[in-house]
Amino acid sequence: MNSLARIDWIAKVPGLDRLDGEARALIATRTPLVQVPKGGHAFAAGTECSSYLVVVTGCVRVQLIAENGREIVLYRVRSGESCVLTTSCLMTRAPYGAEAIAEDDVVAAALPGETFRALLASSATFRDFVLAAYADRVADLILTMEDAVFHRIDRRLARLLLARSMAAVTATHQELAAELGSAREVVSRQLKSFEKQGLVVLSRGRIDIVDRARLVRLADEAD
Amino acid sequence: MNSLARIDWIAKVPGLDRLDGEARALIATRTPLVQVPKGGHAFAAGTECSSYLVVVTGCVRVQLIAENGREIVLYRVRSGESCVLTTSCLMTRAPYGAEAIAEDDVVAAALPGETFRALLASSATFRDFVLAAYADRVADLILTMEDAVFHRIDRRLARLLLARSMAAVTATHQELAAELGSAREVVSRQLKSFEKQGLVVLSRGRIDIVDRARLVRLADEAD
DNA sequence: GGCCGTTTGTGACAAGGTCACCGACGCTGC
DNA sequence: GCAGCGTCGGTGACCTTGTCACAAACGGCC
Repeated sequence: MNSLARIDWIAKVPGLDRLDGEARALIATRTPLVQVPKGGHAFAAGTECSSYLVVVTGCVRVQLIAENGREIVLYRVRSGESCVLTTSCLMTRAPYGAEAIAEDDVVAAALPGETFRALLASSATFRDFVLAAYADRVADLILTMEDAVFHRIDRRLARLLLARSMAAVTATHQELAAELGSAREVVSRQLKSFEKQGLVVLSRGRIDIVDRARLVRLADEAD
Repeated sequence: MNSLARIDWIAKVPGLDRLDGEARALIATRTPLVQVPKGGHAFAAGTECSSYLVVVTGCVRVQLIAENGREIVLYRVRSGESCVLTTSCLMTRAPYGAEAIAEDDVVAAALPGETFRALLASSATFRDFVLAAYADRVADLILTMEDAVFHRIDRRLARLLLARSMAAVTATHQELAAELGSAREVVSRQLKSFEKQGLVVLSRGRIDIVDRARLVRLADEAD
C-alpha cells in the first residue's frame, strides 16, 4: 500500500484527475487506500463505514438480496466512481438489504469523514465530483428499476448477453438470473429457447453467441 | 407570491429551518417561489430545469411510465424535501421516463444554479441538507425497488391500503395499480379476494377496511 | 328516463416464479 | 480407469402475475 500511495494514483483515476491541486493534495495526504480481495464485501457489517469510498482500481457490484435468496444487481462501481450507497447508508441508518461485492481485487480510497467534509467546504471541483457521482447512481438505479419492472425477461437476457460478450459469455445460469433479479429456471428455459432459435450454443458455464445480429434485433424490439 | 415571500416561509420548512442565518438570507433574497397547480408536471418539458427545487408546501409524486402505459410510483417529495431527480436529470442528460406530478397545489423554492453553487460553497448546513436529501431519495428508491422486485402483490397491496387509510381508502383500482407498478385487473382480483376474506368492503372509488388487524397480519407475513 | 364516460368484473391465455427432483458434467482421490 | 461428490443444467407441475377482449355496473348530466 505504501508503494501504491507513493505514486500519484490520483492522476490515473477518472474524475479525480479533474480535481484542483489543493483537493488532490489533501486527498493524497489524508486518505488511506484500502484493499478488498475479489469476492469480499466492500461495505458489509464490520467495515468502517464512516468514510466516503472512491474506487481506484477494480469493480464493485452492488446488489439487493431477498430473504428467499433471489438477487438483483443494482449497478457497478468502477475506477473513479463512488459508492454513494455507503454514504446514504450512514446518513439515513436505513438497513436495506443491499450488498457491495468486489468482482476483482479492488483498491479504494477511503476519505475519512472530516476529510470529506473539509473537501466539500474548500473545493468546488470536489463538490462537482460528489454531486456527479450521486447523479450517476440515481440514474443507474432508475434505469435498472425501469428495466426490471417493465421489460420482458427475454429482451433483458438478450441485452445482458450482448453487453457481456465479444463472442461468448462465461457465466452460469444462476449468475445471469441474479444479475436480472430472476430465477435460474427461467433463465435456463429462456436460453434453451434461444438455442432452439439458433441464436446461441450452450455448454456448461458458457454461452456462445452464434447469431449476434438476430440477438440484437430481439433485444431492441419495442414493448 | 410576493405576499408569500414577505413572510418567513423558510422557518416553516422542515430541513431548511436548520440552515444557518446566512444561508437563509441568501435563499430568501435570491430564490423565487414557483407554483405548480394540482395535477401539473413539476419538471416536465418546458419547465426551467436549471434550478434546485425544494418543496415548500404540497406533495409531488415521482413515477416511472412505461411505453405501454404501466406506471410505478418511485417516491414522493413533500415539504422540505428536494427532488434530486431534477438535479440528476440535468447533470447526466439521461432521458429516463420519469415524471413528477403535483398531487396538490404545490409551492416550491427554485434555487437558481448560481445560488445553489454559492450556498454549497459557503454553508456547511446547506451541504448537509443537500446530501441528506440525496441520501433519503436513494434510500426510497432502493426500498421501492426491493418491494417491486421481490414481494408478492397481495402483501404490497395490503401495506398500501394500510398506509393510505384511517378507515377507508379513496382510490380507483387503476390508481392503486399505478402506485404498485402492477395492472388494474390484478388489483381488482386481489381486492375481490380481500373482500371474500372479509378484510375490506368495496364500493366504487372506495375501499373500506373492516378487519385492520388481519390486514396487518397479511402485510407483515414473511416472504 | 336515456346517454356517456368511468370504473369494475371476468374468462382465457401467456409469461414468469417456485418446487421437487433428476441427470449430466467435471473434478478429486484412489 | 473409475467411484464419489459437488455444481450445473433440464424438466414438469403448479401458482401468481400480466395481458387482452369485452361486458356489466355506476354516476352524472342533459
